[in-house]
Amino acid sequence: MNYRHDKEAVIRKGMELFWAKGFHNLGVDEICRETRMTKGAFYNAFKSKELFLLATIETYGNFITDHLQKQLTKTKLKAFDKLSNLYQELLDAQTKNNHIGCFVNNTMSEMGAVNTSIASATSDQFDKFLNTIEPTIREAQKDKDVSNAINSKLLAEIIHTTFFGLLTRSKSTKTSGSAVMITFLNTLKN
Amino acid sequence: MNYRHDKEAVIRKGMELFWAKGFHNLGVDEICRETRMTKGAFYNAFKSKELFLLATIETYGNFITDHLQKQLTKTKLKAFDKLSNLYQELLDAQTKNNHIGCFVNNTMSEMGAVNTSIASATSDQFDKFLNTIEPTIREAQKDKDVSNAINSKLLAEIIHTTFFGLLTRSKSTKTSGSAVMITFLNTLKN
DNA sequence: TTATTTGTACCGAACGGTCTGTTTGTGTAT
DNA sequence: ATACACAAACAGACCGTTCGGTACAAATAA
Repeated sequence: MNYRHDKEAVIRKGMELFWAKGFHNLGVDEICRETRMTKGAFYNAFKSKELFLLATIETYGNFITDHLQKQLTKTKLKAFDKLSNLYQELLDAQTKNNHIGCFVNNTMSEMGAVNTSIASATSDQFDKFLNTIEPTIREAQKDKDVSNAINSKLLAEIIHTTFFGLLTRSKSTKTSGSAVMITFLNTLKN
Repeated sequence: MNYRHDKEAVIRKGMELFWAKGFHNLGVDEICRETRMTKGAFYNAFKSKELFLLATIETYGNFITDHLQKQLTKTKLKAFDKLSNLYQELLDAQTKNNHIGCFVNNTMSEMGAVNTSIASATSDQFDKFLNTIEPTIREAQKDKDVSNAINSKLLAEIIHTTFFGLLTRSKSTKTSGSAVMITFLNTLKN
């Protein structure tokens, strides 16, 4: 019997699997098992494991960008506090998620240095993250909560990079690292 | 003919290989090929691939700690400038090293969330890094170059975590990220 | 009909690890 | 000195499993 597969749902499931296990530690067989696909259907739809990974990265990027966007607009807090709360929430959530980290960060680490198309896909998504938080940082600068001596994009880069570092570290320490992040953000405060 | 293997040399070579390729992307066959060992000799000496990895992490930790120590004591610069130069040098070196990153950071990312003994080995090494740079940060605080409102160990954690984040990111962007690091360090300056 | 998608058996290569037999250095008895 | 015993180290064929990917027929859609 031929089952009509929901490609988007398969990509979402694949994203979760790659996110949790990494590329080299997840086989196509397991992807097929978890998504109830067969090899034939999988290779017909996605051509290769790597192209499938690229699709999941794209989906993840949109997924997270939406989340960041929503978190940064839903309250009437001051911009600095919005950022503070956002990163605290993201880091604290790790303890409930088996310290799975950020899929883009994970994939950069595993494959960025070795695979050029993965490298450019992940850095594209990272840039999208920066562009999403940058307006709120600019707002915090307008509020005079944060120095405007540095341009907002570079500041976003510094902040989000530190966040990525904490995510990686929290995988091994099993601590959330949110206290470190808050302390760090406060050093940036005027 | 039986060749007498230099265990330390094999571990050093294994460290380089794991460092560049990661755990799941490097096979025991390749390790043996590169170190001119046979399977029998390898498994006699190291018992398993994972125990071998642990040995290479230990070696790497000592290797880097020595390097940090030397870089932070060899000049008569002020403490803050020593740190600044150190991180600049480390990040700029990445472009010549195929953006291989830090082995401890890489391994945390790949295995920290999944393997408890690797997690504790890597976070032990990370702590060693912090303890190595902490005295210089304390010195910078004494020089009044850096705020002493935050304790030096936590400051070391923030700085080195940001450094790790930049290393990961530089794998994909192929940029050194040293400019971002320097800007970041300057935001900490009094 | 014809084109596309699906299920499944299958491929060669690589995986981590084991097994058996051999070589080697060393301690000991002669 | 020499013979022998013995454990540690070594070589490499081999194990079953999993890897990413393909072939091809059956099913479905147009």
